[in-house]
Amino acid sequence: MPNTPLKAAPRSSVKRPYHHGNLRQALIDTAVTVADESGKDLISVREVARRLGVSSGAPFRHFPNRKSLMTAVAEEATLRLRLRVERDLRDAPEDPMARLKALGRTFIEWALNHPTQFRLVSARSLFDFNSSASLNVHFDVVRDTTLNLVKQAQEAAQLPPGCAQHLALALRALVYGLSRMQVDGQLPQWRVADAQQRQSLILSMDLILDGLALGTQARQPSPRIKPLSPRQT
Amino acid sequence: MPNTPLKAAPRSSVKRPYHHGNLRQALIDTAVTVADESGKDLISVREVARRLGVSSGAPFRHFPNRKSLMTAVAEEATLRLRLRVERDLRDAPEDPMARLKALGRTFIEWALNHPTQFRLVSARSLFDFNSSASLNVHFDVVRDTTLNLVKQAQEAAQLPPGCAQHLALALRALVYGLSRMQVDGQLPQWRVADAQQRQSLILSMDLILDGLALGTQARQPSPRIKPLSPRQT
DNA sequence: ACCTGAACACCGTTCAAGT
DNA sequence: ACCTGAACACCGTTCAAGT
Repeated sequence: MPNTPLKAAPRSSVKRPYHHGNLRQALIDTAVTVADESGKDLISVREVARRLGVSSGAPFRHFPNRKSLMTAVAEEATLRLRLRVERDLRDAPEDPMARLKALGRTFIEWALNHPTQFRLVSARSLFDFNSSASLNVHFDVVRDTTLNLVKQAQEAAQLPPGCAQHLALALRALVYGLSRMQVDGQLPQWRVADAQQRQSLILSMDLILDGLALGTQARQPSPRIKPLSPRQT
Repeated sequence: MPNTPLKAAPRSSVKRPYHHGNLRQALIDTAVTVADESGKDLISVREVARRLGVSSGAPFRHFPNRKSLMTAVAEEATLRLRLRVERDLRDAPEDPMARLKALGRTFIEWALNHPTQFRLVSARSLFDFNSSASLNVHFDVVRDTTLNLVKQAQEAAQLPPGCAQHLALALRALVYGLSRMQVDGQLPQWRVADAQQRQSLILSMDLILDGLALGTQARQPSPRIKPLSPRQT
């Protein structure tokens, strides 16, 4: 089918001033909105401009190129994920394993609720990871949280011993892989009914974590467990 | 920076006939080649046509649209992965757990060696999964192989009990996630040195599988293990 | 029966010109 | 200081015309 021409921006009844005022932030916000409402693969700069009623060249006064705008969007997305993780972990039990599960659940839920943001932050070719300090901070917070929980779980004999870095990477890969498989539309081929995709993903994750916990508990009944700090805030 | 114009096809010295002869297959082969040599996100129909020295419209005599050509490429890619899996499993030991590890390794290696093919077959939006019977067969063979190995490992008390489907999904998500994280360029943020990315991924996978094995062995020392067939050829 | 090449609507990006 | 709008090189797709 031929491309259907997109209608020009509504340009509402109120006459838009020549200068937008806060176009930079508006571009980021609109890009996030566009990402969230349509499950499309990627965000087009022209569409964002069109929605804001500005010309196709306007965004390039504020961002040198598409990648740069995407970096700002990725910054926003990474912040939002971080905030969700922090919030959900506040309400989670103190047991490291339970917290790891909660973290995984939060990640999966966020990915499924914001597939285009999720895809963007996952693809390093779409934005410039290193150019944003805050983006790095948000990412590091989530990664370090994972890593610390893994270490705590290992100390509490709830996860097998071994390099915590690699174990954390594996667990992240597990929840990332599960999320991505559903976002990419692979789950039907794994006989997962559309209705309970979310539950199936979480069930699969729990299966692994519970399986890992089994082994350590069996080998280490309780003696050489390090003294747990009663409650670390 | 402005787009640098691509030079027209070389059109070699030998005069190309008006009719190509076997353009359909040539398009698929060239698309695979393009995918393999450049690590780009997606394959452009125009570039494939350009390489073959045919006009931009020519491909659409053989494929109704881009998606349809991509389906043929995905078919080829899925076949190749299947063949690798089958070959590598022939040389693998008969122990289910060892075979599962070998399968994971094959998957990861293939993904890293053919990132664009890997990305293509992973994204259901880029091709039409259901329109190709052979594609479905190839995919099912790999999935069923995984599933059967999981069941065998569970029977041999090398994997924890629980729904084999979900466990197989989780293990696939693990190797898919690991592969995808490196293909998407995420590994640097997980402090994995460029040099040993492959080994780190495999190490991470093994950490999980070994961890899962620990739990079951502890609970089921050895008695009810089924008699192993001495050597199945 | 198959291929060309111009056309169209997209896209990112640039830049002289406008406010 | 910020935005427009035409321009350019891409892209997928169509289609009359050529062989």
